[in-house]
Amino acid sequence: MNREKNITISDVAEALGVSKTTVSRSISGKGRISEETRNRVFAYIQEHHYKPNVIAKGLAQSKTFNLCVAMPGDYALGELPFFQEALIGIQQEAGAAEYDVLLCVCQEDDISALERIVENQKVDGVILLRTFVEDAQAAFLARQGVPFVTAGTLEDETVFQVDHDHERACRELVTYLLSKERGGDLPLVFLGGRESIVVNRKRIDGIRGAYGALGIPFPEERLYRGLVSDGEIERIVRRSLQEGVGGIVCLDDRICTLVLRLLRQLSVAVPEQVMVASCYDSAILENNSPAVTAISFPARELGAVCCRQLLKRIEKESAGRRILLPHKLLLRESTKDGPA
Amino acid sequence: MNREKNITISDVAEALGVSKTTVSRSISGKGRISEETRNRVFAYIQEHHYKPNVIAKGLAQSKTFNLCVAMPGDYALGELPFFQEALIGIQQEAGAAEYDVLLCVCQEDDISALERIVENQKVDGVILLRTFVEDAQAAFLARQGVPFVTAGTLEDETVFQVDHDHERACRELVTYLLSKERGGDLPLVFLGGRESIVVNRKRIDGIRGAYGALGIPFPEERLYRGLVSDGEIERIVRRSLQEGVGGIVCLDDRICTLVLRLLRQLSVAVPEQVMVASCYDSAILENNSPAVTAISFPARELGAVCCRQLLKRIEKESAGRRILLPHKLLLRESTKDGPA
DNA sequence: CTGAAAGCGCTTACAG
DNA sequence: CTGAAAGCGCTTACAG
Repeated sequence: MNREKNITISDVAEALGVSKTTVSRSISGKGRISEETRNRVFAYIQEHHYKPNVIAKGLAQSKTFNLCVAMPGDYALGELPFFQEALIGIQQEAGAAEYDVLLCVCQEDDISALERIVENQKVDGVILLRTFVEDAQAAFLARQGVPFVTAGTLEDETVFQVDHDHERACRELVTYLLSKERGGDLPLVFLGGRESIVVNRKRIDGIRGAYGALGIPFPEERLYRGLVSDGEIERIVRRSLQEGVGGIVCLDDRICTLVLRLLRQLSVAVPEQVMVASCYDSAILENNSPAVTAISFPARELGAVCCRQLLKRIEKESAGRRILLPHKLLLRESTKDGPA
Repeated sequence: MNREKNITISDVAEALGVSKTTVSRSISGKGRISEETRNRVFAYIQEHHYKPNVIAKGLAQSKTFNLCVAMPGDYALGELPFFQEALIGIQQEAGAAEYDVLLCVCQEDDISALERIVENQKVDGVILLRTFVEDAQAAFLARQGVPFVTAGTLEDETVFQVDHDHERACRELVTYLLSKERGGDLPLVFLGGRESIVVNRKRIDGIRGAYGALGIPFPEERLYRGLVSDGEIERIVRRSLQEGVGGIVCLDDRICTLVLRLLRQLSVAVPEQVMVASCYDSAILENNSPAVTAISFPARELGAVCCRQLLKRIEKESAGRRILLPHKLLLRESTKDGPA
């Protein structure tokens, strides 16, 4: 029941009548050793379940075999499955490489948890799961010289980043909506969250791009950004409905959830009276009735790619500076053509 | 830009003309040292930003200052916010004690990630975020003699556990529903998920208890368990509606989400035609229209308490074997009295 | 109160 | 091909 003292490399060496050096080299595969010796070592450690102590190994090599992943800790729910999924993707990829994942919860204005972990020298690299326009996390890591990659864009060519092309995805979505009868005749309204989050800006860029490409002037007055309070969103939706909008485009799923609830309460039919679309596809939207048109950004894959990139950087292999992953536009009922 | 070699305890000792022993003791506070020496050390390490290498410290003390938290990795969405929240609670509590959190994704039938981490000796203890009737994780950890605590119940008095009283909570919920006009006259139907998950069993125990206390025979034929496929759930809901049930009690939020969608598609009014309640309160339910009656189990707090318990165990302090946290019954529109 | 030395469990030049 | 020894950056009996 008590944790039995683990068998060490010295035990193995002694039992086999060889030096620790030999055992170490047999296991790591570095340096020349005779087939025979190696086999003896392998046989012994198999049988006695010897497992090298990774921490000690790390200390000797000045490595930790740990990655840190920094994720936001706010109570926003809609977007959360994204981080959870990304986390799982990272963990699986890291585990396969015998690395482990240290969790770290960071706010835009409080990166103390990240600082602690890095200053304690507990990780070989960091993955940032959310990027900010002024990113204190990235600035800190650059200052410390810690390898890191971002799941998301950062306006800094020196940073290794992996992202979906949110700009393009939103352009596609809006272009599609504008092509619809109501999207063309009746105006669209856009509801976006915190502007300090890079992805929110990218989405807006994409929206603008759609109008630009079609040569339609962009209705600045119908772009709302920095929305945080439920009340604010409610007010805007009500007003927009009165003014007769053709569609509501939500830049994130928390906003979309609120909008859907509101429309239900107001007995506004989707898509008959107004279309609804969102820029991220959490299961909530798919399970909604009607299903909501959205853009799908596979989060596990994003996490896995980030992890691979970071590992390459740590191992000093070459890695791409910026990788864009494919997305998918999911056209569903909420933007079906109305009764015309 | 390059990660500067960190300053070590030897550097400090040398600079101050004292021994490493003295520096070490000044910092740890163990052993006697003169005020003056200590102050000199403190001043120096402040100024030069010396941070002890936690890994080396750990090696010397046979500790890692890491906790592992094992969470499920299946694609079930409804319950996910729970794990995410618990994780955040754990991380914050651990960080405050200078511990870090290693993530580990485990399935009921695949605990290889946990095995790797434990065998690599990378953690001082483990928190299990989901418990199974036959729990391979707990069995493994007990065998290895690794301290662990479960967020959830386990039928094993030797295990340290923290949980909400799901049984009692469900009893209260069902008692309430049975007290309603429709709950009393019209039958209730119960939809539950995988039976290998302990909490699902506890919930069923609670439901039975409610009937028992009221002296009403429990309608076994309306208790469905082990539901996994959407189609299955849909079939049961349709049939139940035809048979005329008064309320649908969902044992978890994934099921509840499906049920709500289905009812919407079938244009069945909640609560006018049928009541709906769920045994866990994710934001989805609160944002639903109508808001859904549910039981609230604060997950961050659960995580935090688990973490504190585990730290106590690791530090060999005494800790409670089993801690029950309070829940809250949230009565909302979805179970309001009908027009009667 | 302070220090020299051994030790935590590995790795890795350097010799042989 | 193999080993003795030093080292990774700490801690902690044991002496003084």
